[in-house]
Amino acid sequence: MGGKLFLERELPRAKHISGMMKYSGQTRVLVAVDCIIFGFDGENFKLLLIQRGFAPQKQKWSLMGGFIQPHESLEVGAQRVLKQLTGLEGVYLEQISAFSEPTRDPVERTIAVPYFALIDIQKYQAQLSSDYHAEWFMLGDHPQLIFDHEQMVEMAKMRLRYKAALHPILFELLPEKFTLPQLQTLYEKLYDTTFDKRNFSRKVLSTNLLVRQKEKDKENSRKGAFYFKLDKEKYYDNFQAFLKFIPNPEKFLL
Amino acid sequence: MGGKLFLERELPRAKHISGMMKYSGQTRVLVAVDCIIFGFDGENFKLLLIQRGFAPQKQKWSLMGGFIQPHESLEVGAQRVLKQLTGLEGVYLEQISAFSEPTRDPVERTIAVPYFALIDIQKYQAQLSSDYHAEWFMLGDHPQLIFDHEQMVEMAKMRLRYKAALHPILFELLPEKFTLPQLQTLYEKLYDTTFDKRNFSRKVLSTNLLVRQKEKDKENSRKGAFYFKLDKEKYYDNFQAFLKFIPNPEKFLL
DNA sequence: ACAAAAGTGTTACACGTACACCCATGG
DNA sequence: CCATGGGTGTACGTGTAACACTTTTGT
Repeated sequence: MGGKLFLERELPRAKHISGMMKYSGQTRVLVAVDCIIFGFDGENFKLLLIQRGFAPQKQKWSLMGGFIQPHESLEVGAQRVLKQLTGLEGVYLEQISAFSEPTRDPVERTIAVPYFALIDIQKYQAQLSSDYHAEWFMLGDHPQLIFDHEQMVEMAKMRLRYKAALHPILFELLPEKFTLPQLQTLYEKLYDTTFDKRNFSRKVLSTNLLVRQKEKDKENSRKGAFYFKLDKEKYYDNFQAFLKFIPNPEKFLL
Repeated sequence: MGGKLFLERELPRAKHISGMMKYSGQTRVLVAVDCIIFGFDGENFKLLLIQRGFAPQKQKWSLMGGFIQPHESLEVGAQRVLKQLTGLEGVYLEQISAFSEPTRDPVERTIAVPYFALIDIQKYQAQLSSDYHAEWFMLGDHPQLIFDHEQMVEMAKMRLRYKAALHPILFELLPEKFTLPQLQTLYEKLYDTTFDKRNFSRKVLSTNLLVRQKEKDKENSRKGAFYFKLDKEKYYDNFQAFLKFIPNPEKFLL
């Protein structure tokens, strides 16, 4: 907000109204945060949905969301909503473009600010389906959603593809220790393709973000696959990227 | 909006209130769009600012903005605001992350959704400084701005750098006909560096987005520099990008 | 003829990609 | 001992970056 521009009759003023300063003559609207919660079960991308608890569309499947409260920012609101459903804090969250069609909520005008969240599905398992009728669905094979939530999911998926091609964020979906084959499967599912494992491991390891552990995961093979952990230091420092149009883009971005 | 989650006492319901359906018990807030308007004068990046016409902070410099109106989306609101100030329509606009600190506007809670705009500074010259006390300032050498507008400018600049490294959007800042040296200066200013002109021209021309004209620009040299125009067809088709983490990223993004 | 900017080509290196075989283990 | 998935190395081609000289023309 700021130096607003209006038709004459709309020129706002800061006025005292019942003791508080307000801008006059303007319409106030509800603002909601909706969370597109992604998980990965080792096999497929998952989406956490809930059954809406109030009218309209009660019982229909929907994204987890909430109206923004008087003393919280959108970011805080999204974290609150996410904690209420999953019990998790400090989750990776990224805001995507607001949805603001005037009639998108039939009850009352509501502007939605969606966030996509990447969570380690294992950390969640515990309180699944307790209070909020929440369920994981396969991404792309989930029930119909209310309002424009389907578009939000689609937009979130595109943004995730985009972002993950440039930044190492998919680790947020994996447990602390993971194997290279797991990581590769994750990338392959997101981009719906397959990669050469030799090239994949070379490229991933060349980032120096991964530290090999002594133990192996023997769940999926006789030989066992080495576990890796993220080097947190480097991870937080190296959120920059790899580009093309600019000679050495890493130098410039973020 | 959507499947919201609330404390018991906050559980919303859709109710009839003076004949209209409303969600009960929720707080409504003002929503503003603010435009970070970028231009390029051939030499430097410019920022279009106005002097705020109403209290508080009347007369202080600020971004052009406006409150969202009942029947318009954010996108439409941003285009409206932009047209009011510049007279331009169909401008390149991109939403950036919302600003929602509860106290960011001292008068009343307002959530701001900023858009950055790229305009051809020449198309604008005409109605400059008429109604709205607007002025172009050098980016990075402009007066102090109200509220959190400075942060918005900073964020917009970062996003522009990011986006322009991947997508050919800087053409939006140039007139219909422009020369390669002009284009190169544009990139050099944005990234605050210099590029090798041979490599730059090869890379730019290899996109096949530019069509060389017969005429030359003789303003800046004896020899003259060929004008180029954008191939609009290809431009609209080729908004995709160039990446690194994924083998052939262009295939996957957007 | 000279100054000032535009235009152009080649080479070296790094990176990305394709590709095939051996290893370790549990049953 | 064999089936299964894990792990590794090389050769080739493409693309990127570094680099210097010639062209044009107004004064």
